[in-house]
Amino acid sequence: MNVVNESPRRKELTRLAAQLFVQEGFDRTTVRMLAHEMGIKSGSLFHHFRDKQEILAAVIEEGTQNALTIARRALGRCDTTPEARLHAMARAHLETLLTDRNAHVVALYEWRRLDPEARDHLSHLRDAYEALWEEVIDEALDAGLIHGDRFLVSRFVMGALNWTVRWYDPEGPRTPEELARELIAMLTSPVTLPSSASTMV
Amino acid sequence: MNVVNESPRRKELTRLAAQLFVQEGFDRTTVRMLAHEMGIKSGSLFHHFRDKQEILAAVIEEGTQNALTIARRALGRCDTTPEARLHAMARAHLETLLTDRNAHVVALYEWRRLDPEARDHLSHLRDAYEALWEEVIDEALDAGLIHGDRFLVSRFVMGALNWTVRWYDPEGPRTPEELARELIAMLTSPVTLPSSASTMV
DNA sequence: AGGTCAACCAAGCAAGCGCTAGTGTAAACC
DNA sequence: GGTTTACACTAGCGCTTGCTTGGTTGACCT
Repeated sequence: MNVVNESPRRKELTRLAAQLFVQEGFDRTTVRMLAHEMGIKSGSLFHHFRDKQEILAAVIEEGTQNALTIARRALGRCDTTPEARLHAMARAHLETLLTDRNAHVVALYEWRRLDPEARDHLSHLRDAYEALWEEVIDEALDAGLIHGDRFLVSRFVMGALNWTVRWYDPEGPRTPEELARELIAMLTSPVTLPSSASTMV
Repeated sequence: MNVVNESPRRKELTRLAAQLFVQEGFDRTTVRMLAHEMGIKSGSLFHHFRDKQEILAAVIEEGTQNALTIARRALGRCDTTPEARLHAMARAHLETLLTDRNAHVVALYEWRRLDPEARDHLSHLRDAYEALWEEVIDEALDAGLIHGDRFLVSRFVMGALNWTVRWYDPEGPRTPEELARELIAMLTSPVTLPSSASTMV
């Protein structure tokens, strides 16, 4: 039982587990199903992970880590105006749905299945991500780009964005870029957006 | 096995089941746990429900039915202006979280555990509720109260509202009335809201 | 050639699962 | 007064669950 390392094999197994967790839900996914999907027997699975819980934690950690990386990179390379930063964050958020959708769905839906230790560890990661959002929203509020109660606005925005995993179709006509623009347009008053694309196909 | 009737006993059992499903999740909630919570033995449970699935369906049906009733009543007694109707819907939505929170959390999180027949039946109920929302949003769009793509706006709004089950505290300082006002204020441009309460405690 | 080690397997244990069968009982009905 | 009905019980069947145990394999190092 090596358990803790970050072998490439383990990463691949984590990716497969995320897919199954989304299809079936964590509780309905048996270790036998996981092993089968990975092309090994159920006993061998416990060579890579201490227990089923650890697989769940690995899936969520991977996804959140990636989201954090992508968001930071997006903020690093965009303009410094509040509107550009807001847009960059929204777009980055939606782009992770393209690349790491399974992991994010698991993080949103199966969070409560984590045991207390794992939840504690991972909530720090998630808090770091949400802190990025609140920073950007604060800037937009200060600049008068959007208006309202700080706490409520960030909750509403996070809700609108996180809800996208339930309906957004990456194969569909809308790009993350377009979705992000539309969300920002909805939040900001029309006069501050000279190039509003209010009707799109 | 009477199974299908709508006895008051069954309603009470459904309410208790909703609570357990929220605490533990549907899959982790055993029929023995349900029976214990209801003060009976596990065998007796199947006198009231055909199987575990039917309990889940009953919980979700009850919650959605109530939401629909409350929303319709709210629309029936408010002003006919688009803004008033938008506000009434948002407030009604948040008020059901006070009265039927458990059922709604179950509906949002355990929907996929329903078998195909139940899902088909209940999706009609849910569609009826969402149709109310889209109607009200359409009116607001036509009146120029909010702006943007019809499909996206309604998804974003539903997301912001449904996400409230994850953070809204009925014991906290904010009333559903205040939350609804703040959401509408965020969506509509500030010039169209003469009495804007942008900073509240 | 001998040793190390990650990766895998076969077999199975103890516990728990949803659900059924058959029975008891008190109130309601004809 | 006999029958029906609603509701509860006991006992347990057949199956699946997460996880353990003890052992094998083959690539790599010295």
